[in-house]
Amino acid sequence: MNIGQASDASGVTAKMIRYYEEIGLIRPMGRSGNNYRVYGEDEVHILRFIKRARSLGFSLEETETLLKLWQDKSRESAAVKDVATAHIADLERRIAEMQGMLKTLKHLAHCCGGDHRPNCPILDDLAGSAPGKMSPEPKKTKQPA
Amino acid sequence: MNIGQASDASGVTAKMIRYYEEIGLIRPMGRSGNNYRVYGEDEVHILRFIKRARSLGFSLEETETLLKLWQDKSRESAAVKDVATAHIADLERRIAEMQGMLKTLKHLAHCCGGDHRPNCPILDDLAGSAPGKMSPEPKKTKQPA
DNA sequence: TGTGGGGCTTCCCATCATGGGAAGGTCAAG
DNA sequence: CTTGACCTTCCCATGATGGGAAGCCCCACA
Repeated sequence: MNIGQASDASGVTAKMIRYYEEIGLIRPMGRSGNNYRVYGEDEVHILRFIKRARSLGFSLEETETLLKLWQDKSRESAAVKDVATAHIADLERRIAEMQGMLKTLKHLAHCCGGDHRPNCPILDDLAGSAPGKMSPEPKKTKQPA
Repeated sequence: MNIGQASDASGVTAKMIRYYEEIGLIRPMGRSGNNYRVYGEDEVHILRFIKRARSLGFSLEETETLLKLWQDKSRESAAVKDVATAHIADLERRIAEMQGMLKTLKHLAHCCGGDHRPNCPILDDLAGSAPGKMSPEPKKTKQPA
């Protein structure tokens, strides 16, 4: 199987397959006489594993860990669960962050007329809010001339 | 005011202030005799605007649009609301996507013993799921020798 | 046997927003 | 004069992916 077939069979683009090989996520493939990479069912299975992990939001680094655990028949499922749990926490944090933005934006959009007049509470909010840091500690900054 | 002061006053790092100038988000600042950038209250206000827009998840491109609308006193609030509404939709889409991942992961984690045994439904899912594309159309691929 | 076209190779660049750090100029205080 | 904090520009890295060029390889068809 050439890289194109492996791509079709796994759903991972040829570009990405080569990249995964380059960064060491998958082993360098054997080459046929014409210098084409040669794939078998095992490799396609691995690529599908990667594809699925990515679709669940695991980073390539996490995916690598999971891949090694998958191939380690003597793994402890606790190790896998730890990776998943950490990722769950990360997803929850990011979702909460975005929901915070969403809530604010929806409120602002609700308050905005959205008409021909220039008056706009959205811009008022962007313009008038507090800076990132109000001044927790004056920060011994040197005043220039 | 030098860039450090502007940074402290706006919450935008000096690095980012220079970058924003480089990509044309903010105008090149005047320089003092020593070639240092010089900032006033107006610039700090603009930087705070950018900071706030970024904290609400607007891209720099969207932020640029909002900044221009802010400075255009004859804007129509509908234009602002359009940008916000599109961003809201984008946030909702991304949140939904992550919630989908979350739901699946929580289920898998729940089903995983997380103990010393190797048996793990999380890995089973990653290994056994369908590929990205099952075969909607066989895709006239040429079979190599 | 020649040609066309598709697949494969490598290599470089772009994205998006940000940070890190080096090398060197400037300035004020001690 | 030294020290140290500040500023300058320039280059590189991140994470995961796509785009595209230049150049082989090989098969099918005329």
